[in-house]
Amino acid sequence: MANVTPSTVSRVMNDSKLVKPRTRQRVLEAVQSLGYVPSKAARMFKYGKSRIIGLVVSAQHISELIFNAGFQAQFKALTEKAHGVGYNILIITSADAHAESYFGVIKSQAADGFIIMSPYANEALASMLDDSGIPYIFNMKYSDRPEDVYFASSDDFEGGYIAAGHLLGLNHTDIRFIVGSVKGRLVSFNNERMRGFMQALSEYGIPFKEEMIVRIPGQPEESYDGIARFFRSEKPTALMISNEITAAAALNYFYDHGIRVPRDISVVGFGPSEYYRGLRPHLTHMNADIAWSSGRIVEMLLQRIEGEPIGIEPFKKPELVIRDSTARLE
Amino acid sequence: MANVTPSTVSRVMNDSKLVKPRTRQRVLEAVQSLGYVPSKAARMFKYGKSRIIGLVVSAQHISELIFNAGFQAQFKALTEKAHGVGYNILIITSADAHAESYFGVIKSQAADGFIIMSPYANEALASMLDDSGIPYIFNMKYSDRPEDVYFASSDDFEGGYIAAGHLLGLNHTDIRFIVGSVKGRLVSFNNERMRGFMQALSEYGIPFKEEMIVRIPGQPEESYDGIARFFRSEKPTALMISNEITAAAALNYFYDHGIRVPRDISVVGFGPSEYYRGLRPHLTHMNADIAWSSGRIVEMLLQRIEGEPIGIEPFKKPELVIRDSTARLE
DNA sequence: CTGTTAGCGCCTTCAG
DNA sequence: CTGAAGGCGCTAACAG
Repeated sequence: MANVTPSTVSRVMNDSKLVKPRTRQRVLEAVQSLGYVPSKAARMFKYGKSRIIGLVVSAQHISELIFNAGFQAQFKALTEKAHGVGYNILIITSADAHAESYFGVIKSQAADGFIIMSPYANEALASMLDDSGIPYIFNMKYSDRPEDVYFASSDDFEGGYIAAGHLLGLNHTDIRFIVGSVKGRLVSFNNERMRGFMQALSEYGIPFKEEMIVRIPGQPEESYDGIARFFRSEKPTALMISNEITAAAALNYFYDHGIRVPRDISVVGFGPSEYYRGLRPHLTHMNADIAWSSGRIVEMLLQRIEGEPIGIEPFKKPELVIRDSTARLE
Repeated sequence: MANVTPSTVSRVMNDSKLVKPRTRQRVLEAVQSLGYVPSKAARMFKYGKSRIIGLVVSAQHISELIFNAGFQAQFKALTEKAHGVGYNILIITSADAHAESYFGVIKSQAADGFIIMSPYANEALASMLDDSGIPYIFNMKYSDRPEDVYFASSDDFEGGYIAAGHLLGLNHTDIRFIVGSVKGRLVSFNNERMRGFMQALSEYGIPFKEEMIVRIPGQPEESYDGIARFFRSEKPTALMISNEITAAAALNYFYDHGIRVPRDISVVGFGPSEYYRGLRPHLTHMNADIAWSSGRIVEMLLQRIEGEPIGIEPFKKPELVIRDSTARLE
């Protein structure tokens, strides 16, 4: 229609200077009137890159991820950051959380890099991806090797340590740490928080006992019942609750049974302040800076994709936000 | 490595019968040991289809969408349904909610069909997509033309009508309908709910007044203040609250100011029951069946992509779930 | 400045 | 049963 060859059209579409203004004009008019848009698929094929970031979640854990209070903030931060630099996000699920399963879906996708939302550390997967030269970033510490720094998260050891220290400083000793678990297995950040918790206990000279760790499912449907079951037989003076949903469920249980917070029990939550602002009473909590970690994740991943050196700064120390749910034990 | 041509490998990868078992074996071994995976990009290019569904949101409205309580359930339902049939979901944002802006990003993507999360009706966009033969489904009624049935949502007119009828039946007449708005414009479902509200009023012989409609932002950061500002000067006996975040903010305001629900004020919410289960007091609400509509959206879209005839059933009537937040006005 | 050519990886003919 | 050839849409390199 513009009486030019595809090459010239290509040049126009790619803003090459090597086109006479008059020709460019003709081409643009034709493009306009035909509604022509270059085929994304052909471009991907030709360039070998898609400007797509794969967000990998295991199907087994997707509920856990999505119904986590931080998910919305995380999703927003990830997409906005990625879209800001011209990348789109593709949601990918693997059947389960094993390295092979992740690796299989990852290899078969046309994405330039992957964000792996894994519930557990997964050194094996990292090795496989390294071997294949596929850029990736995890949402948390995924390995114990010091050279494995391709993740960004809040420092969960510190979180557990600071939260426990806060309660211990208020004279609480009968503290329970409520954690979610998937098939009886602790997700990594709970392991870290637990280590921090134990560290604080030992500094205060309180012996750690197994029963201080209470496993209650973090899903909306099950949390409340789990809390109710626990309180049928136990009466601690303070709780640390690792999961926002469970924290909300606990508050609901207290509301329903006339248990006053913090007068009857002190509670510390973990997670984004934005979430806790919406609960009553307003919970004292360890704020995880989701916007920071999500932004960092995309940033690092893009650096890996572009082959640039990446800045190493995987952890951010969480902040204790004191609100209305913790009180000194007299 | 297997001493065969690419053609044969292709046949093996595609389970063609035209390969001698021994050859197939050799090829599979080579595939295994090389970790060969066919290029997704090349396949997309060749077939002209990507098995990707684009989820289109305007950048302006992404917060609103994500921080809506139904989003998590919706996201889960959409991804699980899509993944279940071998499609992945690509998150796409358009700069704004204008037809041209949506159309631009849609045309430039390598997706087989699009789910359009629009805050407003958008007949113009639908026409453009129809002209280009691009399959799409909206997340809500997007047009007044009876032939435009490419959407699935809860019936918001009924929602407003039933909710208002419930309060009117409890003798409330000083009812306010709190709706979110984006730049002063009502999102479509609020328009529908408002129409239902007015219909119920008129059946009860209560004159509608402009001030019954109260616009308060639905964002977490702004809702609480909006509620506080409203209650400085007003004292209705009942509220309908169109946005879950605002409903939670109102409950928090009541908690903070000693206002008892439902003794001092009755409240009806809108949105998924899963969400309201987590609030105290437990709100009476119109349940929107997110799982149904999300499932339906993907189903219809796939039917359009495959060129099958689509079942027409765009609306689901919402259900009044009576809990602890509404009481008879004596 | 513009046209011609070739090739990205895959799959589907068509030949043998 | 397997190989050879061609083309999907695009762009970079080369020629003019």
